[in-house]
Amino acid sequence: MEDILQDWEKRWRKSVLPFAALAALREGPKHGYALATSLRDLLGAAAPEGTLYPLLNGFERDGLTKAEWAIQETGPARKTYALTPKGHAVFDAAVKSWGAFSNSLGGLLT
Amino acid sequence: MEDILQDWEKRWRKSVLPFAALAALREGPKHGYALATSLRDLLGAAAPEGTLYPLLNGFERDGLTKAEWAIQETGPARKTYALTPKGHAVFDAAVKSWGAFSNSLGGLLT
DNA sequence: TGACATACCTCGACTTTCGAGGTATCTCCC
DNA sequence: GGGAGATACCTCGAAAGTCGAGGTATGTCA
Repeated sequence: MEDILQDWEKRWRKSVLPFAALAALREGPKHGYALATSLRDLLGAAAPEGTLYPLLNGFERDGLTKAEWAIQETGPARKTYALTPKGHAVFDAAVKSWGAFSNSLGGLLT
Repeated sequence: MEDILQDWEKRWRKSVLPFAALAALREGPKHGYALATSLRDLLGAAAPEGTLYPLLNGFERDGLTKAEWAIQETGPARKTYALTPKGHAVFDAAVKSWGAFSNSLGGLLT
C-alpha cells in the first residue's frame, strides 16, 4: 500500500518535472548540475541526469532557455541555462494552468 | 507555446489517472465502459481503453478493487469493479498525499 | 440488413524514462 | 605522484509505459 502511494507520488513528481525545472531557473541562470541539486530540494527526489539533460535540450529547442558556455579559470566548463522571455511567459501560463488543474482535481476529491 | 502547455496538462492528467479512477469508483461500483465515461467528465479527456483496462487489472491485482461479472438478461455482460476496503484506504491516503504534494508545489511557484 | 452504441479485451508499435557508462577538471590527503 | 571524491558535461540502449487499432459480441433502431 505504501508502495502504491510512493509510485503515485513519483508519477506526480515526474509529471511536473519540466514545470519545476522552469521554476528553478526562474530565480536565475543555472547550469545543469546545479539545477539537479535544486530539483532534488524542490521535489524531494533527484532528477536523473539521463532525464535532465535531454529536458534542457528540449527547452533550448523550444526557445524557453538560452544556454551559454561559461568558461572559468578554475573548474570544469559550465553550460548555464537562462530563461528567455518566452520561457518566462510559458512559466507564468503554466502556473495558471496548474492552479486550474489542481483546483478541479481538488474538487472531485471531496 | 500553447502546445507546450497542452503537453504539460496532458502529462498532469495522465499522472493522476489511477487516482481519478479510484475517485470515480468511490461513488459506487462501475464497469469499465462507464468508468471511461466518468473519467472523461472528471479529467476532461478520455482515458484510452488500452490504458484503462490494464489499469483496472492492476487494481485487481493489488487488491484495490473486486471485479464481478454481472450477467444481465439484456445487453452484453458487464464486469463491474467495486472498491475494496483497501481500495478505500489507498484512496484516502492518496488524497492526503496529493494535498501535501500540491501544497509544496504551490509554495515553490509563488 | 446495416449502422451505431454498448461492452469487453489484447497486441504491438511507439514514446518516454533513466541507469550506466564515458570524458574531463579540480581539490584534498597521503 | 597518485588515488579518491566532488563537480560538470553528455549519450546510449534496455526497460517501462502508453494507447490506437483491431477483434469479439449483444442490443436497438430504422
